[in-house]
Amino acid sequence: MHAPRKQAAQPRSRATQAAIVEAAARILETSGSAGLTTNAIAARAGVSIGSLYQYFPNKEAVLAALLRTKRAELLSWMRAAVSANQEAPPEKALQALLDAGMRHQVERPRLALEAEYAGQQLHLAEETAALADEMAQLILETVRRLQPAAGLQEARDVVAIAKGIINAAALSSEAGGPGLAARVRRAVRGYLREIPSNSADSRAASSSMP
Amino acid sequence: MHAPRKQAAQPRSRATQAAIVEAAARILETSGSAGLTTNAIAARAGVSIGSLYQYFPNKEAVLAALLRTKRAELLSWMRAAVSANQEAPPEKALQALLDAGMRHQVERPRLALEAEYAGQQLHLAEETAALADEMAQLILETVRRLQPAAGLQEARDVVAIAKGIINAAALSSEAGGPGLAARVRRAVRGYLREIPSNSADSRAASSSMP
DNA sequence: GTCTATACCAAGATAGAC
DNA sequence: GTCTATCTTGGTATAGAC
Repeated sequence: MHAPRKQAAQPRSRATQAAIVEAAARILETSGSAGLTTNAIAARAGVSIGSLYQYFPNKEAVLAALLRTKRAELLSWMRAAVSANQEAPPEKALQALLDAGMRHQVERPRLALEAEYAGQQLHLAEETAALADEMAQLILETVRRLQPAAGLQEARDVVAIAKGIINAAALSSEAGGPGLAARVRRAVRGYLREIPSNSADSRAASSSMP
Repeated sequence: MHAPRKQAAQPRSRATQAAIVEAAARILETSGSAGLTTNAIAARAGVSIGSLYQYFPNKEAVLAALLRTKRAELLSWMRAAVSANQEAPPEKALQALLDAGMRHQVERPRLALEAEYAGQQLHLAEETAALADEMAQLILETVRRLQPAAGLQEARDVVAIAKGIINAAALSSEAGGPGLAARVRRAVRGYLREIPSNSADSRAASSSMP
């Protein structure tokens, strides 16, 4: 389910598929999920409705493909940030991670918002949970260098805090400049500093492999 | 636009209207905005589709009424929290405010999420901005007692941080127990502590009436 | 493999009986 | 004032021509 109809070995098919997915993204940005109709997607992509259904079995599959693309992109940015800062001071490593997240939300803020919501109606719960876990693990690595008492829950909270501030900015159509970045950094730093050394979630983290 | 068709002076009309709005809320909770159809609302409310249109000019009006109800509720809780803690120590006052917000999101987490999103498609930008402002002002009063350097932007960030953590909890269907409350408190405290005394947003706050 | 035309259906909204 | 029946629209998906 939610899988492309065929795996597009040919470069031309691949391009058409990508055009359809990108068209869906553009529509989400301009009209929200209400405007995301198969007709609109096909029109924006410059193909006919029939062609769309040659590549995707239904509307949900297009949306799922879009989500997977964006998520893979974010994850790869975050991984790059971590491995580029293995030797760097932890403050710099954390900053790089936050920058990756900001970049994701700030480049296309409306899309990030709409895609996240639209994804809820899709039955992608497992994938979503897996992504959240992977992100949390990635962040935990870095965060522990700053605050050894941090656990998985704290890592997830760091994501939630950053998302909260960035989403609020997007909703009030505030630009994502250095001011926003500074506030996110302050929020995360402050939170990490408040973690008690006997955090309940350090236990949760170490018991994650029973 | 988005106004009820008549103002229901009669108590029976008032009750019917409320039933329709509550039905919409229940549908949002169980099926999300995709399931929010006029037919479904009428059926849940135990009235016919014709009756629904007697009270509301269209679907959006029902949703708008729901949003206004929930927002008014939250705002009144927050106001109560502030005035009940005028004399209390600032830590307690802040806690009461956070509790009000938590109560709003935790009692009906899915509803809070769905309503917030669905409201975006409604042309209620002015009301939404006004609400955000009022909430920020309310919080600023209390926050300034803890951190005099705080400005409007910081007050808004406090809301965003709390929302971020609570929403993430709701999305992973985590219960809203004391653990969650503690994490929100830590995040907010930590953020407030990080505010530099020459914050750019203290300026923004004082220049809000030019 | 891509198009046009269309079948089918669900949802919003209204008309008119009672 | 509330109901049932219905009109209308627009969106998903398919069939069949080229």
